[in-house]
Amino acid sequence: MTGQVRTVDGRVAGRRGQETRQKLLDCLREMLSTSPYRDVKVIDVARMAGTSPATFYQYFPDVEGAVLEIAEEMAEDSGGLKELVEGKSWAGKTGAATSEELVDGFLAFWRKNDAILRVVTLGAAEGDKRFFKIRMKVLNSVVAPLTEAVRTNQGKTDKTIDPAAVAGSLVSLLASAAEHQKAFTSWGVKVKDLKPNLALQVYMGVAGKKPPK
Amino acid sequence: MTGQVRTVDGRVAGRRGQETRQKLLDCLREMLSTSPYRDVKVIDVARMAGTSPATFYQYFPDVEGAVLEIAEEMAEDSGGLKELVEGKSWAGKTGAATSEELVDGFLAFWRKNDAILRVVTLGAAEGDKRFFKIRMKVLNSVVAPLTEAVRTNQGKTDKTIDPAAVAGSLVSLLASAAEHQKAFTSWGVKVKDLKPNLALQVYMGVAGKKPPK
DNA sequence: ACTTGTCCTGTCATGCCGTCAGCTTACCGT
DNA sequence: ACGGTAAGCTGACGGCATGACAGGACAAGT
Repeated sequence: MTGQVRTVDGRVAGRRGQETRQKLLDCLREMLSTSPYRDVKVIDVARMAGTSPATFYQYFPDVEGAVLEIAEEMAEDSGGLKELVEGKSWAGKTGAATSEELVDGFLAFWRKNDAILRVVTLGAAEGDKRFFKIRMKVLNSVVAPLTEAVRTNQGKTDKTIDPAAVAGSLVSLLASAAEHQKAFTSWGVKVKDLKPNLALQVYMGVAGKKPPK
Repeated sequence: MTGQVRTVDGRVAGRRGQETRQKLLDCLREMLSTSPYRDVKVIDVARMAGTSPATFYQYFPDVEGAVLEIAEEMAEDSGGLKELVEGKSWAGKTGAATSEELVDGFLAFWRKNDAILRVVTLGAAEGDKRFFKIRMKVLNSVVAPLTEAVRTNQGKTDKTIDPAAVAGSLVSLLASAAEHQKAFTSWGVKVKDLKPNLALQVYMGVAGKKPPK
C-alpha cells in the first residue's frame, strides 16, 4: 500500500537501513516517555541508538517528523479498539459488562501509548492538522461505533439527544481520565473506583438508564 | 504575600524593571498562542519585546520558568470560577440555567487562556508537579463546589454514586471539550449544539435526572 | 558632581541544528 | 573473484540558541 520506505534524499531503504531507522524510532519512543517533549533532542536520540545525528536526518526531516511516524503507527494499532464496541450488546447485565470492557480496553490502550498520545494531543490542540487527524482516527475507532450504539439503544426513547454528542463526550471523558488519572486520585477517587465509575457513565450514556443490579 | 519581585541574581526589581519583565511575559503569552510550544525560543520573545536575550535571563531561569509565572497568574484568576457553582440552586428550571451558565463560564475561561492551559495540561500529563498543582488549582475551583452540589442534590437518592468522581468527570469533560472543540465539530456536533449538550450532561450529573421542559 | 543601586546589553564559550562531501559496506551481474 | 553501483554512515562545518558575565547607561538621592 504505502510504497517503499525512502530516505529524505530519495534513496530506497534496504534491510540494514530499515533496522537503524526502526532503532531510532524505538529510542525516540523511549525518550518521549522519560523526558519532556520540549527537551527531546536529535542528538540524544542518536546517541541512545548508537549512531550519529546525521544518520537521524537521513530518515526524518526533524524530531516532529519522526514523532508523526510513531503516531501513525499507533493510529493503525488503534483500529483494534473498534472490537470493544462493534457487535456488542448493551442490554441489561451484558450491557454493563460491555461497558466495563470498553473502559478497560480504552484505558489500557492509552496507558500503553501514553507518551506518544500526549504529544499527539498537544499537537492537535495547537491546531496542527496532521496531529489532529491522527487523534481523530484513534478516537473515531471508538466514537463511530459508539455513536451507532447510542442511536439504536437510547435514541428511540429520547429524540432530543444527539448520539454523536453523547458518544463524543464519553470518549473525550475516557481520554481525559486516561491522560490525567492522577487528578482523580487527588480528588479522592481511588484508582480501583475510577474504572467502575467511568463504566457506569458509559452505560448510562448509551442505555439512557441505570444498570440493573 | 509574595515578597517583592526579584531578578535571578537577587536584585529587587524597580519600576522600570517590572515593566520590562511584564512586557516579556506578555510577549511570551503571545508567542505561545501563535507558535508550537516546542518552537518558542528565548531569542524570539526577547526580540518581540524589543530587548535582548540576556535581559530575559535576568528575570527568568528559562522559558519554562516564565511559563510557570504566567500559569500561576492564570490560576489566581481561576478563583472566579467558583462563583459559577457556589450558592447556586440546582432545582428544576433554575438548575438548568445554573448548568448552562457554568458551561458558558468555564468554556469562556478556557478559551481566554487556551494557550497557557495547553502547556499546563502537557506539563501535568508529563508528570511535572508544578504544572500538575496549577492545573488542579484551576479545576478544583469548579470541582470542589460541584462535588458539594452533587452530594447534596443526588447523593440522597443514590448512595452508590461517588460525588467526587461525578464532579471530576464532568469537569474533565468540560476541559476536554474546551481544548478540543474541533473534534466535536468533526463528529457532526455543531458549535451551537455543543454547549446545550454539555449543559445537559452537567445537569443530569448533578441532579440525577433529566431537566424539566 | 558624586555615589549608589537598578537596568540593560555586548560578548563569549558552549552545545545543538541541519547539511554535505566522502568514506565504507553490501549486493549484484559477469 | 572482481568490479560496479547504490545503500549506509559519519566527520566536519556554518549557523543559531543558550546562558553567564562584566561593564556601561541611567535615574535618584546627597
